[in-house]
Amino acid sequence: MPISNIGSREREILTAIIETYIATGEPVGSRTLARGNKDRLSPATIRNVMADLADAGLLEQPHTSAGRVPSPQGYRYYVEQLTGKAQISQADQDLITNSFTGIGDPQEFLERTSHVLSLISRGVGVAISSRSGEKNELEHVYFSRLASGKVLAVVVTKSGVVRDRVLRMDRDIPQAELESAANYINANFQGWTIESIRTELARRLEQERSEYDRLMTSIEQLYRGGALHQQDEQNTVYVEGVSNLIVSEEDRERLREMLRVLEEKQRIIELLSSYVDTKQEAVRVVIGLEERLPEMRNLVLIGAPARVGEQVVGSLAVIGPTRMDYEHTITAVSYIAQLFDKVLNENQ
Amino acid sequence: MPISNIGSREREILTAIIETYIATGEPVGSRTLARGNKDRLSPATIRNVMADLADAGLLEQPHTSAGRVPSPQGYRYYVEQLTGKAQISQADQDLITNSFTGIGDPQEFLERTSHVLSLISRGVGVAISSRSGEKNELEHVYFSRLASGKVLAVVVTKSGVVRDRVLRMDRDIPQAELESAANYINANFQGWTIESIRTELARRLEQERSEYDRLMTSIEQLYRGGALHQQDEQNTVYVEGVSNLIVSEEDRERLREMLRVLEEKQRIIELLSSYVDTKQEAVRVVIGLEERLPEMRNLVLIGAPARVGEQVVGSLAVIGPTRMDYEHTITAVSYIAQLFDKVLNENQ
DNA sequence: CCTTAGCACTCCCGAACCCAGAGTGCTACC
DNA sequence: GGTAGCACTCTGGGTTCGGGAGTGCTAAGG
Repeated sequence: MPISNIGSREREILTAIIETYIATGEPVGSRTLARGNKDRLSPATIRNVMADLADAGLLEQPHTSAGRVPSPQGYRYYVEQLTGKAQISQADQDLITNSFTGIGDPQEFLERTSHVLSLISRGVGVAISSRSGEKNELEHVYFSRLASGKVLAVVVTKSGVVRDRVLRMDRDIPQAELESAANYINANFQGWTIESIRTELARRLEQERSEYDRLMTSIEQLYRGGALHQQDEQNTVYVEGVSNLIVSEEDRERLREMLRVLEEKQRIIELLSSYVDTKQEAVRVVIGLEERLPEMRNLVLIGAPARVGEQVVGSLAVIGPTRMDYEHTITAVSYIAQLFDKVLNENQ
Repeated sequence: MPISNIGSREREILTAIIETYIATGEPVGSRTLARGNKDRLSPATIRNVMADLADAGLLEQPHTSAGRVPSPQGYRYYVEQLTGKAQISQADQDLITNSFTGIGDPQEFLERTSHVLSLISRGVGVAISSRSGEKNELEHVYFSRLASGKVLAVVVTKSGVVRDRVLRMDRDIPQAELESAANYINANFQGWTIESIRTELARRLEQERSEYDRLMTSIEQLYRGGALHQQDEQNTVYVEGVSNLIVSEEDRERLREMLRVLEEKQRIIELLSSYVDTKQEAVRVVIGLEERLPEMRNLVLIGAPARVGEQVVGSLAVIGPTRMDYEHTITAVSYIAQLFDKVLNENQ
């Protein structure tokens, strides 16, 4: 039976089922639904509709003679159909603005984001600061000699993100040389993206070596040491609210699996960047994570890119149980994503 | 009955009980113990000894006619009595050295520490980089103007720890002034501890204002902005291996409590710094955490200070179930603590 | 005096069992 | 198409019961 035959009555019943299921956690049956229904439909009628919805794949039956439970499909339909209606509650708004006052630094903002999201939703708050070396424009670079053969490199981008890294060099470069190297880079490459600096630098190293010789060799050293590569690796992950996951009667083993996944920072990064579309601004709701990650059964991801102006500096998301308050969480995620841009842009 | 009457037979039985309890998780009875005991004591004899040990407070009985379970006291006695004997296993040693090769930066080292510890033990690996502004000696400080009224401050200490922070200023300080300010501080205070720089700077600001006027006002601004205060707050916490906690048949609510505690970074910091004695090098084993933190029932902390030379730069610890492999974990913690000093010192 | 054997007693835990409640599908009727 | 009724099914909670493991005590033996 095709999905097309979903009329307004069917839709109403579907949302009613999903909402009571989210509220109670029990499979919901026709009788229960018949009560508390304004249109006073009889259980039998509802049963018919439910049978249709089940055929359409929107509902599932744990076993014969149990109530119905929404399927991933059902959730998707539900979410689609409610998107955009709700407003963020005043309480949430207060909580959020309180948590973010006085922050001007994307790193810090993202760190708190994970915390705030975990508070607002009944899920895990996740935020990553993006690896987007492609987009970030250089503001400054510093080098400082720490010890023999060890150099501290600090890269600052236009959007205010700071990354530091200790490099180990083959030879010892004196502080004076480091400073000229930094000056050279700052003078020639300010405003360039990290990515283009790297290619251009590689080109110049080939070409101009004869000219500046000394300067160029130290720059080459630093370059090889990875001064500018760091953006690729150092994307930080902020996770908070894991305790929220201990709700359902999951068997222990699955819970462990899940936590383990959450601890593997790399997989979170993959998860977010594969699902959160950085090209468009909207909040993305992913239902049915288990299709790709079996450990993530019964979990949903609600995420959005974090951007400052045109630059995407990371992603933020909530990972929570399928039985979650979608409206609430979606509006919160969207609100924070917007706030992110607003706060960080006006302070630049 | 006083503890003093613990003879060698009693001790042997106690360790046997604790070890089988750690292995099985079941309360251990006299019969079970009588098997697998080389001295071939009869169950009855063992029962007598067990009764004594219970009177001494080293064992507990979940209920009449159940086996015995070690009490916190019992664990303490056990741990005391085994300290120092075991050697770290080759496998662990390999794992550890593999994980730490090529690291020269305390931050990074601590971050991996939490990971490695969670792998080795069946517990949560925790590491904090210490707030010890008192001990760290200044190597360099940088300031850079990011935007109007926003300044990036980077402080590097002798031990190679780098901290950055975005300061917000009342007035806009041009880059040139920032550089002279940094030069002033670097010239006058290199090698000082952060703490003493702060007091001295405050003194000079009072006294010498008339002289350098312009320079001093910008320094004052930076000072007030918190350029040097950051050490107090920015102690980072690395936690890993939470999934390991899902072992026992804890009721859900307690587990959540525990995870919540682990998420509150501040409390971990308090926990570690109150228990891990930074003054002495040894590994500290704390049994009975629940006495202060009820959520931490059935958990043990095994921690040690992380130091580079004389300077304490943080702490590392394992938080795990009381039923854990003590020898194994203690040796691992101790080994990593020593490695920490060794690796970072030789590379300075 | 310490150790051992025997014995009666206690308590937990899992298996079997049963029953009420909630739900379903189907058929017949309006 | 909507509704009412009915026979059937499945789950989940409560109860009962017996085996197993363990204890404490007493009495006998080295």
